[in-house]
Amino acid sequence: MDRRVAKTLALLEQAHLSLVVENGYDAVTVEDICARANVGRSTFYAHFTGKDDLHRRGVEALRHELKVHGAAASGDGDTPGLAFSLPMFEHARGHLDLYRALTGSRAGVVAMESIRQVLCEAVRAELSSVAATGSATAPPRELLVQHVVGAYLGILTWWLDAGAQIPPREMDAMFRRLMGEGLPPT
Amino acid sequence: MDRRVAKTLALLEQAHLSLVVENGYDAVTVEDICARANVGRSTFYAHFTGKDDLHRRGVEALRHELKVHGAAASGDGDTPGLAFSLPMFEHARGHLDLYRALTGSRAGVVAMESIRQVLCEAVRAELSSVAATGSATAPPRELLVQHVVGAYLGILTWWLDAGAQIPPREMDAMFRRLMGEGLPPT
DNA sequence: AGGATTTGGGACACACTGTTCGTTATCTTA
DNA sequence: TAAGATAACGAACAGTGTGTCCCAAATCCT
Repeated sequence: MDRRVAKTLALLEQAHLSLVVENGYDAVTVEDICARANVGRSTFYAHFTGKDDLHRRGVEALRHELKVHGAAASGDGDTPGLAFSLPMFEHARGHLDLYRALTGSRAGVVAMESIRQVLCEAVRAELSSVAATGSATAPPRELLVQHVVGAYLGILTWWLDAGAQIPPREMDAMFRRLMGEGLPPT
Repeated sequence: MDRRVAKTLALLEQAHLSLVVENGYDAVTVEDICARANVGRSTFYAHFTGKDDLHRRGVEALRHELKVHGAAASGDGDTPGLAFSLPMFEHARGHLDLYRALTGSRAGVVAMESIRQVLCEAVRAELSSVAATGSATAPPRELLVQHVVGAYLGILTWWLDAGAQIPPREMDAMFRRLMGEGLPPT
């Protein structure tokens, strides 16, 4: 790839990210991004169709990273369908700044939905290979997927917002127990 | 309240809602809303500071409705902390059009986060009155709250996106079982 | 070194925002 | 029902951001 292009793209993505973190997605304009990146506005439009396009590509990169990161660790663990848990906790803690910046903002929602999709795919794949049989009263498998991922993202978001104080292993253990045994008895 | 004001507000909120459903939140402009509502743009700004303000008030109304709706039904049910489940399923099905329009769009995210907050408050209140004791390895109560609400919103969203075909009572039963006993054994 | 590509920056038309102001229509209340 | 208060209207305005175009200058690849 042309060095100029690579440099321009890197500068733009970097400027975009920092501005979103500072001011929130909606408040950031193309002009702002170009100003911070020291890139001409016409150059911006030579690479992206608009602000959304730039953001979408960032999310795609995150999505890809999650996928390769999760694929390597799938298969371990005892409870079926929950192999993603520990690696994800650790990955999130590793990128704590990024995750916390995304949590809450509108831009973050897009990213979180992307993460949700990746996790759903992972759980779906694990679950389909294990629980093929379903009795009459058993919930649809897709409901299980949404249940697991919903609960997981709930505690993950809370954990990150609180600063990820609890160690990932403990979070993983609690999540697995809740999923395997249900809510603790009163 | 002055009849003229009441009429104007009703028209604007109605126009806003229908336009958001049709085109998505971001694509709707103040001009669009005024055009459909047959209201002068200056009149709009006499009542709202902008598009976000109008939307925020709509969400507040929803939030209030959920609160009074849920408070009436809290207390029944066997599993602690899950009293909100059945009423919420039924309420959502009653407003299926609205919920489905919100699901996925950026505007919907704001509304869903509001719903999440209301549910969290409900679960928190129920749970605090029941499980006061915590052993050393027990998860923090707030983690339980996020776990429950996350899982619930996961299956609720899925259910609504699929057209709410399954009866609310069945959804409620499956959710309660998953929460009480954990994932079904393989 | 030279041809190809990218960048920068100005200019342009366009759309939406948020405000102001004078006129007209409508409501409340006495 | 009459009068004063209040709200709606519509037009105009400045400001901001968007997306596109062009051409000259800088930079790259071979």
